[in-house]
Order: sequence, then C-alpha cells, then structure tokens
Amino acid sequence: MTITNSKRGSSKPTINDVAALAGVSKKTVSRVINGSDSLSGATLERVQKVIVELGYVPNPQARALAFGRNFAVALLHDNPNAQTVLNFERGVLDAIKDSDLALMVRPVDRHSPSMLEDIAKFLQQQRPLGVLILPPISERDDLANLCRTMGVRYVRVGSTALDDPAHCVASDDGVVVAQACRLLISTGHRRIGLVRGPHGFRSAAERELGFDAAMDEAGLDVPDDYRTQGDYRFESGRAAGRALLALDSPPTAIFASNDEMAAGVVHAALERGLVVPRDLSVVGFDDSPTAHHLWPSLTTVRWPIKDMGVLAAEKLIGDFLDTRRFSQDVHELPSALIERASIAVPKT
Amino acid sequence: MTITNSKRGSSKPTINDVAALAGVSKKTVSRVINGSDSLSGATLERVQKVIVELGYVPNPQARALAFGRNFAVALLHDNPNAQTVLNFERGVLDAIKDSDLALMVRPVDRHSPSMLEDIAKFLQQQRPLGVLILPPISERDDLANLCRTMGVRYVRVGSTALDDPAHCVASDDGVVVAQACRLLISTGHRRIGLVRGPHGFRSAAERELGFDAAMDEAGLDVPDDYRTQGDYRFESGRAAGRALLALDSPPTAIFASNDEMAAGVVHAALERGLVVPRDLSVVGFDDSPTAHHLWPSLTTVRWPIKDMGVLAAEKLIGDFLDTRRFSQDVHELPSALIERASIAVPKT
DNA sequence: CTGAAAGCGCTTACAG
DNA sequence: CTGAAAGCGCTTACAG
Repeated sequence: MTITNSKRGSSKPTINDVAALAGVSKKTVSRVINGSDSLSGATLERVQKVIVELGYVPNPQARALAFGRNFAVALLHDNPNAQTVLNFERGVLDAIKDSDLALMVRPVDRHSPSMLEDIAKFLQQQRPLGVLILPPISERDDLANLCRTMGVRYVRVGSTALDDPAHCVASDDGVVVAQACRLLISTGHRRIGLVRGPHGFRSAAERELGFDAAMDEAGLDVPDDYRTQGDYRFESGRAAGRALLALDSPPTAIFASNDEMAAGVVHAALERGLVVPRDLSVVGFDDSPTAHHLWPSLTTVRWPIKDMGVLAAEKLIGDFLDTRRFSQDVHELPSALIERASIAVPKT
Repeated sequence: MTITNSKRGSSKPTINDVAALAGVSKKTVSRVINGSDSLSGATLERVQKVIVELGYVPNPQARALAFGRNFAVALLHDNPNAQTVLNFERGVLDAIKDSDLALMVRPVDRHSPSMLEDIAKFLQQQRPLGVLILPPISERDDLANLCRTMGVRYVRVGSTALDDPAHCVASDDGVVVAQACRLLISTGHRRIGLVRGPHGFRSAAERELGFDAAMDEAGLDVPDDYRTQGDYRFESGRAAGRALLALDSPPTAIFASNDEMAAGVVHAALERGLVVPRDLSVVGFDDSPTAHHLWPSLTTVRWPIKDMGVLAAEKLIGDFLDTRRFSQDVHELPSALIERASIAVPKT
C-alpha cells in the first residue's frame, strides 16, 4: 500500500491520501465524508479509521466548487437591535458547532433601493446553503421570493408566522403583549396608552393586536389620542410620551412597542417631574440592555432569541446536522414577560 | 469567433466564455481579474469590455480553491459590546463594498480552554485572507502569534497600540479619559472616584492611566478606597457605586470605565435617594445605547468604531481595495468626549 | 456496494 | 506582454 501524499510535501492530507491509505477510491472516501448510507460496514470503518489517523479534514473550498454551494449559512439582517443579532448568532453557532458549516453574516440596508439586487449578487457569489433572515427584512415577501427563485433555502424570523412552518421561526408577540397589558390592568390601570411601532412593520401590528386584545377583554375603551405613532427609536418614544402626558386626561400606564421607545417615554415623564412608576407605569419590549439599565428597570418582553437561532438553523440545514434540539414541526417559541420595576398601582 | 458557453446551458458565464469571446487565453482573463500590471492596454480593454458585456463575475469558490485562500476577511470577537461589533462590521463592509471580498464573523468564547484551537481550526478550514480581532481578545499575543504562524494576516483593534502599526488600529483611551476627568475637575470636582475595568484588560489599564494622569496634573490625591474594582458589567458598577457612596467622605464624581458600570453607579446613587448629577456626577465610556437612554443621559467617550472598521480593513487587505480612505501609516484614531447631562457642579 | 473518468472554474509555475 | 499545461481537492453522473 503506497501513500500518495499530495505534491506539496508537508501540507494537509487530502482525499487522495485517505483513499490510498484505506485502499479505496476517492469516491468512497467522499461517500464517507458525506454520510452516504450505501456503504458496507467494513469499508466505512476502515475509511473512518484512516481519516482519524491522518487527521483529515475535507477542504471546504474544494467541496464548495464541486458541490456548487458553500458549506455555510448566511445571516441577513438590518440591525434590528444589536444585542438581538448577536444572540441570534450565538444560537446559530450553537446549532452548527459540531458540523463543518460556517456562518457568514450579512448586514444589509433596507432603505437602499438596490437591497434586493445586492442580496441577489451576494447569494450568487457566496452560494450559501441557505439564509436566515431577521426582522424587519424577514417580513418582505419579495426577499423570500428571491431566495426561492435562486434556489437558496431560507428561514424567516418574525413576530408571528411569516411563512409556512418549514420556512419560519416565530415569536408570539401578540400573546405576550396581551399578557403584559393584562398585568397592567390587574394592577389597577384603566387608562393605558400605546406607542406603536412603525407603519408596515409586522411586529408593530402584532404588538398592537395584543394590546387591543387585552383592552377588549377588559372592556376598556382606548381613546384615539391614546394611540401614538413611533418608529422604534428613542426620540419617537419621547415625543409620543410627551404627547400622551400632555393630554387632559393622560394615561396612567403606557405600553411602548419596544424598549428604546419605552426609554423615551420614561424621559418624557421625568422631564415633567413625574416619578416612574408612581405616576406612570411603563412597559417595553425586547429586553434590551437598556431595559435592565434604566431606572426604574423596565418591565418588558424577552424573545427567546438564542433558541430561535438554534431552531432557525435546524430548520434551514437540519439535514447537515447530527443532532437536533427541536422537533421538526415546532416553529413558534414563547416569549417571556420580564417583570421588573416600572409598574405600580396607579394613583387615584 | 465562437462562444464556448459552459456545458450547463443557461448558467453563468465562466472565464472560458470571456476568454473565447475576447480571443485570449483564460490566463489573460485571470490577469485582468486580478489586476496584473503586465498587460497591453488593448488586451486589457478588450477583455474588460467582454467582461461587462457578459456580466461575468469570477466564481469565488473556484478562486478560493486555486488560490488556496478564501476571498474573505474574518472578524473575531468575544462580544465586547453588541453595538460595537455591529458598528465595526459596518465599517469593514464599507471598506470592502466595492471589492469582491466577503466578511465572515466569528464569535468566540475567551473563557473556553479550546479557544485557540477552535480559532486555528477555523482559520485552517475557512482560510480567510486575514482576520480582524476586536478587544478584549485582540490583546492576546498568543492569538496574534497563531495568525503569524499560520500565515494569516491580522489586525488587532484596541485601546492603545497593541502591535506594530501595520497590525493594529488603536484608540487613544488614556488621552480621552484624561480629558473627561479634566472636565470633571474644571467643573469643580476634587473628590473623584474610579470604577476600574477587569484585571488583565488592556483597556481597563489604559483608562486608569488616563484617570491618573488627570489627577496628577491637577495635584489631586486619590485615596485608595476611591479606586474600586469592576468587571465591565452592570452589577459590578452598582456594587462599586454603593461602596463609594457609603464612604465617610464619598466622591462627588465617579468615572466608570464603561457605560454599563456607569449605569450601575447611577442606580447606586438613586437607591440612596441622591439626584444625578446634582449630588453625584458620573462619566462612562463607550457611548452605548444605554448612555443615551439613561436619565440623566450620560457623558461618555465614543470610539470612532466604524472608522476603525474601515481602517482595520484597509490595513488588512488594502492591496485588494481600489480606494483607501486612510493613509497607510495611520493607526490611531481619536475618540470623542460626548458631553451630556450627567455632570454638574458639586454641592459644597 | 464501489470505481474510473470527467469536471467544477479558477490560478500557479514555467515558457517564450 | 501572453499562453498551454497541469493542478487545486473535491463531487457528479454513469457504470457495473
């Protein structure tokens, strides 16, 4: 048995080295690498032994060229929230850590008119196995269609099911926001204001639906001017808070559709000399670092974002993974209401 | 002139198509792609015209295999701060957006005993052109040595020059912290406390040096118990704040080595019924979202993190870039002191 | 269950 | 300044 080492003396062992040492064809080695099932136990074992012996690791670049795809998953996002992106990445990496897959991250700009083209070019060049899409761009059906057209697998993450179960991982924003609002109501609040998320955001719509559900359920009337418009940013929350608190009959509690805006509401209250939560209860959404750092610390909603990363990865490339933590048919993961210090009984 | 289209009917044009149409060898096309200088103007022009005509884009996987390297840069980080990572990414992407390079992001766990091995494996498999390393792991010389040994280019980002100018991008933490402390002093503070960053972090050391410089300069004595130890996390800041404020002669101002800890200090003050900044001035570092959202909003230091991303990318793979924004020999970028609402004249 | 051949789309020496 | 040959390390049909 001759060991045909690759030309470049000391370099890493290749599939040829393994084939030669195991006395099989490289195709057979390839079958072992790719987990083909039509292999005799003896051959399989022999090849695996040689692989371990040699410390052979398949060259991803060569596989990519021959396979026509990179052994990588891409994460597409438009900076919804830095911590969210990072936590999601952790989940994805957790899922793929025992595989030989890589993660590539692609921030995009949803305000750019060429976003779709840019993504198409990216997919064409990088040829990932599939893409994971974070909100808000996960809500864009044209992006999902692009993936479908290009034959790239995709999974969309969102506040609710954005696609069929095989192509989405969802949170239950409506449900948990309703729960948060019920907490406000059971604490004694009757005049509850809303700071909406931006128009056209599915998450904003879902959260408002949850708000509505809780109000309806309790038979509470919500005046039109209790519903204010925000854009998920701090300043819009502050402006909304100022408007709400300037009302003749201001709300005693405000649900802001994310933490940044909730922080703005808190500022608006403090500016007026109010004390939170004594004079105004506030609830946010995201459980961002801000929610924790604010004074008083903010009652908010936490997405199971890392688990969503795991689940999304498993949905996308489960066939490349040895182990799965979630069952195939799960696509919704429950959020948690994080009770902190920003809710109190309203003054009478 | 015959157009030899690649076998698979409608697929993308390859280097062969370009070569055939332009009437040159594929090697010549390759030269054009890679910007070789030994090419006659006529040939160059002709080939470029065909490239545009055909919409030819070189296949990165094929190049990677032949070249022995992926046309990508990797970003290694251990979650210093989510916003920092994302802003840095933006900078890197900005720098490479007109090239055909990709960005791969690799979060690592500095507490894992296998971190170095994991990174080595990653580098060996993915074979990026080079790696960009964010603090705190950028401070580890063993990581830099690993890159050197493996023949992978690297650039380290840090609070001060961590390597020779070709291999690092630095902020001037000491200088700007001194400036922040001088502001405290000129506002009238004489009793200034410090919340240090964790042991073994270069950034923590640099910031303390800046603190010391300003104190020395002003001839201010800093009692030992004015120097407290933190770990860059909120809780440690709160604990430090509590300790400082419980002193018989507590400081009237506190510099915390990052915003999270500064938020903790603010909480410690509010718990005691103090008003910030009336009763206590606070300065942080990072200009994180928290600094903006806190009440009062926090005076802090902002790293030019996006520019650092651009500069780091240019240092790493400037030879692959058409345009550069920074001169080759720049390696330090100035931070900015962001004055907000958390400093006031001390009570007497 | 296994293999020999051809090919993925580029680039590296080596010539001339 | 330009090219023909060989090769990067895998995988895909196609056989048997």
